[in-house]
Amino acid sequence: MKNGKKAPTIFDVSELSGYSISTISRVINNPEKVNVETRQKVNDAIDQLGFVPKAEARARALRYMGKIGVITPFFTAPSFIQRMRGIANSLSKENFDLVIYTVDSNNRLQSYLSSLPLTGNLDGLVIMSLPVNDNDVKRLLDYHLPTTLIEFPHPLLNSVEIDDVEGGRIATEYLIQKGHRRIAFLGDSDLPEYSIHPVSLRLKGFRKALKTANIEVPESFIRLAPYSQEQARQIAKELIDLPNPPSAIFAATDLQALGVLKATRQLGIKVPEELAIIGFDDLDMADFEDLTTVRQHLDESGRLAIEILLSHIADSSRPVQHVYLPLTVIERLTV
Amino acid sequence: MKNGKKAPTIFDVSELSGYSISTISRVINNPEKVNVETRQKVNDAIDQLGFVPKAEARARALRYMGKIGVITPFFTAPSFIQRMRGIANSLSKENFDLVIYTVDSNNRLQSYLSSLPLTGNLDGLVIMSLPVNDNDVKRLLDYHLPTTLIEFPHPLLNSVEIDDVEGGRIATEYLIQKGHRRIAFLGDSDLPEYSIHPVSLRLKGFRKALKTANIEVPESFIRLAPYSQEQARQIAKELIDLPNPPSAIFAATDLQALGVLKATRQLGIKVPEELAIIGFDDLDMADFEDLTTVRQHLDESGRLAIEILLSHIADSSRPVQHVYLPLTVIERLTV
DNA sequence: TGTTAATATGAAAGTGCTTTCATTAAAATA
DNA sequence: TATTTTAATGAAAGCACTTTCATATTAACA
Repeated sequence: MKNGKKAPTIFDVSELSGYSISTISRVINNPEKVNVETRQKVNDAIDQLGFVPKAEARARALRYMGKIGVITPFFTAPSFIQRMRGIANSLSKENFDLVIYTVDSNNRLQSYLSSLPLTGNLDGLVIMSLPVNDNDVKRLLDYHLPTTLIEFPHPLLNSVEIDDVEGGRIATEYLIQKGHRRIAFLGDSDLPEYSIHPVSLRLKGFRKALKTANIEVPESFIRLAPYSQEQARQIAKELIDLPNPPSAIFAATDLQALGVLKATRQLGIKVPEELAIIGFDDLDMADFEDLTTVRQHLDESGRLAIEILLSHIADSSRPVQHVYLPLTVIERLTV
Repeated sequence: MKNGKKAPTIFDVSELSGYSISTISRVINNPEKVNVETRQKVNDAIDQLGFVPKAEARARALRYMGKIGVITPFFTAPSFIQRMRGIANSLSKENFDLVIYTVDSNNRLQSYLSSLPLTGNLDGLVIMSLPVNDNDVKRLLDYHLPTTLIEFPHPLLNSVEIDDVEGGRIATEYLIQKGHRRIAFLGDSDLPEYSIHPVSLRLKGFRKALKTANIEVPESFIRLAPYSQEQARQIAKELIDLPNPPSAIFAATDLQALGVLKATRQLGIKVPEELAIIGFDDLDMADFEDLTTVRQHLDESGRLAIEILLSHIADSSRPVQHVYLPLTVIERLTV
């Protein structure tokens, strides 16, 4: 492609085009600020020389790369996507590019975590719904890569989280208050390799609320299944077929609640008269299907994570922040 | 960018250790050229500050990771997200990072298109659901940035597309074949600034199918509304309230079909007995709600786009490819 | 002891780019 | 026509380091 000569610099372009380097820089970064003809001539010179600005020099002058990385579990669950939307949203307003690293195994997470801080082409990092260990955290800290965690917190890093126990309690109390006594729990069983599973916390809240209200739960009412609508639908059928079935189901994720809802449609069961359903998350779909649920404001979690991250990039002396997002029951038509 | 306590620089180390930056630099790059004691003191200071020579770190960017950029309309429609999922999926298997550029206005698209080939440091680009003009294309070509388009094609660039007219026809014919004669059309009105709107093509297919079957459509049956579930719900109500309402609605996007479905639930109308509904896209949600629809395999479009892109990155002499994705009616419960 | 050769260090000049600020020319207003 | 705005440009000051060159010690030699 190139001949043996050195890579052309902005000065070469300046010389060839007859304009100052300032103008060349402008043509590249703020083309609208330079006269059309000038722009054309400069672009010609750029083309002629095959000039490509060096990323390193650029970063040095700018003092930032303009890139935020997001490590996310493989892009499959709707909740990740809604969080991502919040992230993409705020980022595009701030003129930062978004680099996405999808993780399908702990191995890959480790590999990202060990190389990302070193490569230095990120200004900040968001780690979404993925537990990090002390070593990872130390490395992030050592290399001064500002980081915000979503969902799985760590004392030394910023985080945006919710109180899952409280969430489980709220949902359950809502059902109790609506008069239900036979309440089943359906959660997902996709356990993280370390760290505590949010769903087990929601279950804890569930148990707590029932205990407070002096209600017994048969163990057959507590069910866990892989995170999918289809599996949830199966379990819901089993629950409904029980000799003495529940009058309400608290599904610890909306996706599963939607599975339950589908089961009721197929079985011709009236919701909420014959079976009440409350979910958790408040996905877009929850609104589509009028699902009563606990809102954890997923979009907002992404938005906040970026806000915190950017503030720490701007001023790294800021103390670590742990933000708790509020949880509210959104009353729709399934309870 | 505010200036708070930034990551330490060579100057901080210099100050803390009491040696000049030249010496610090030497300790890092040619340690044997500096006195052992000095070296020790400098290293202590480096440790104390957690100083990481940036350029050094960057140079040490172990594995070379390629970068693929994706320009996408603002992250909001579920269909974009499903496409993105296909992209992220295939990319995570390869040694490429995924950089996302969200576009909210034509201006921003233009600005990306003009700066990305130069400063983006990308190995390839996917432009999703966004029309590009000849100038943009020329630029991409000039700078030899391999590109694949999704949804809005251009003769000179690779593309993954569908035949929207055909899709409209298929959906409509399916309804006709099911015995419907009074069929309404509901499409979205978010027109692209240039290039043809896919929905108007689907409408064309709709009209064609009806003509072939010798069926008249009252103009009141053809409705356009902004792309949202809520708006679609409104329109559906109006359609249903018509003195002589349709027996079937073809919604040109699933999201809108879901809005129609919601309207029927609220109005207590039986689907498909009293009103049949067919959508277009086959979003995840379509399956959740048992919506009959035309599948355009969104995930696959993303996957394919990457496949084509990577093959062109590997071998730039390959001829431009235009891939058409097949369309099929997925029969579920709403027709 | 005087002179030369090492050795250790710092000042300052690059490096390739962005950005602020000042300057000039052209356009818009009074 | 005089005066204020606005647009288009260049000079020069950073940015975070590396490198060259000059200087000051100290060690080694005659």
